[in-house]
Amino acid sequence: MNKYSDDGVVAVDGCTAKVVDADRVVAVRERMPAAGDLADAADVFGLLSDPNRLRLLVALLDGELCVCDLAAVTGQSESAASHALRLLRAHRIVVARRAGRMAYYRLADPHVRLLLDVALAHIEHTELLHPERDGTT
Amino acid sequence: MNKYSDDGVVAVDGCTAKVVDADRVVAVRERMPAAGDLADAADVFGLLSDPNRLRLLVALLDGELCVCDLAAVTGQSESAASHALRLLRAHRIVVARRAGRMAYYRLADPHVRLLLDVALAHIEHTELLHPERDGTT
DNA sequence: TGCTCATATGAATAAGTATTCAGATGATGG
DNA sequence: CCATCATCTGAATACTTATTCATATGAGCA
Repeated sequence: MNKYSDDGVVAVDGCTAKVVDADRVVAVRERMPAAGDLADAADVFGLLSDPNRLRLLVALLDGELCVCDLAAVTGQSESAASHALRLLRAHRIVVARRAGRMAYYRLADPHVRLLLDVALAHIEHTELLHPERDGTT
Repeated sequence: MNKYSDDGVVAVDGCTAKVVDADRVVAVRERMPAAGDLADAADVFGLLSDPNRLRLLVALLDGELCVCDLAAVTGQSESAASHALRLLRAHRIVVARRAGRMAYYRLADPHVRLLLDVALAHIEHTELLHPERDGTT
């Protein structure tokens, strides 16, 4: 016999709600990271959720590049690239090095690098299984 | 001496643009995954970019749960949870098993599971370094 | 059959986000 | 200094996305 029985009611934020497996609900909720941490993680994923930003970050995987080269590689306007880089910079995912009027950006967040590696590995892997008809660019 | 010289101009989609390091631009662009693959990857990240969806997926990491329990664990209305689950289901990230009037959802995408593991590991890791003042829920 | 419950859906609103253009900044070279 | 160039910024528009409420579906049970 437990503190809570199945098919019961569990306190949430002082409010209550019906649940089927009360024990699991309590257990899972205990393992759940803090709201702030989850929000941060969601933010990071959000920064990776735009194809243009993703292209920028992939381009930066093997070294720094200036804004105009990044724009050329990712096929967007320099203004658009700059906006995107600003966002990434604000989140410390990328840092800029100024050299005269040029700005060289580099990937500065190891966790993001890891996520990118995982994503690229997955792309390559599924590409081997079911090759897409090529629209490489 | 190369086909392209630095500080030059490179053809992009028939159009041209100024670049600083033409060789790197060409090299990086060749490594860039196909647009469709990148869009898919961005979509996946996008699905992980909402705190409520993230909570749902984290809750499902160690086994299936019914909608009402998921709603309870993640602290959202059952309607909201159902909407979110529908999105995840549409992308095959999650699958539903029906048992009478209940619907049990489980995580069905190993790649997403991996991304979640990476994110959670990162959370725990940084939590050790600089513990946040606790707002666990 | 008719009621209740778990889940699903639709439509509407509200909130967030990308993209673009025009112009600002600040370095460089003549 | 003046003109040019790379980058940055702000503001406006157009999109996408979340959230909510009302209602639909369809199973179980009396």
